[in-house]
Amino acid sequence: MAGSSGSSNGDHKRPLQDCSSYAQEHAKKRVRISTRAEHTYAPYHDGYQWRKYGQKMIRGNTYPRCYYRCTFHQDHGCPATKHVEQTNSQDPPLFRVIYTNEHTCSGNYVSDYMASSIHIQQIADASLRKAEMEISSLTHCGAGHGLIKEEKDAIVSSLLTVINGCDVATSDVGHAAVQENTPALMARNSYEATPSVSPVPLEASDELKMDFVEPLDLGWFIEYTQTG
DNA sequence: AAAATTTGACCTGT
DNA sequence: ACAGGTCAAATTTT
Repeated sequence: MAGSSGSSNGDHKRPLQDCSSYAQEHAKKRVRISTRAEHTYAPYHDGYQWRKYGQKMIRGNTYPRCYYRCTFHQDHGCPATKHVEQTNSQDPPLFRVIYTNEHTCSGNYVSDYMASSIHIQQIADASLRKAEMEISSLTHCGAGHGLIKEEKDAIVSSLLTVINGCDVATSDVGHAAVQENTPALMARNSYEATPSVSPVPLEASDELKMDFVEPLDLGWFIEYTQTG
């Protein structure tokens, strides 16, 4: 909808431009400093602000690859870019993120704490649903696998504690990030749009929360693929 | 209205 | 010719 300012569809062809200048620009941009790959459940919340500039289906991949560059690419000429592709349809889905070039901008970084908190919530969210399913199945198949009622209650209670503690991070940061359109996440994006919980800092003294925080750093398996 | 995303066209390397 | 990466007009969201 929107605009409707005349121009019908079909004519958004880019005018042919001087090939040589185009090539020069690309040549400049290809001065690649470094790349690294990272596998994460939270590809869109890594502490930086990104602007999406393209999406492409990659041969052999089930999911599209999305291309992002630093929000301050224009303002400060920050060369950092990344592309993100979903690698599976698990819950939560795992993503592969390729970072290219380092940030030269300042003021872009949101903080690891905020970014990882969102990350944590995604996983806690999925964990709770898994636990609920498991408990449900145990309940229904009578004999169960040896979990007594107190244990089940403890699991649910712990997960709820974790999630409540992590709700904090969704208050604002998520909106600065790009919208996700990968099918597996679309169904679960609603939590980002509902900053319902008041900001309360995570308490380092809470052992339950810290147990979760520890192994959930943003870089799960960082593979440095290339340098220079 | 401004900012961000979508998406087909375009460019380059292989 | 094909695949991957980028551009930019159109469209959507804030």
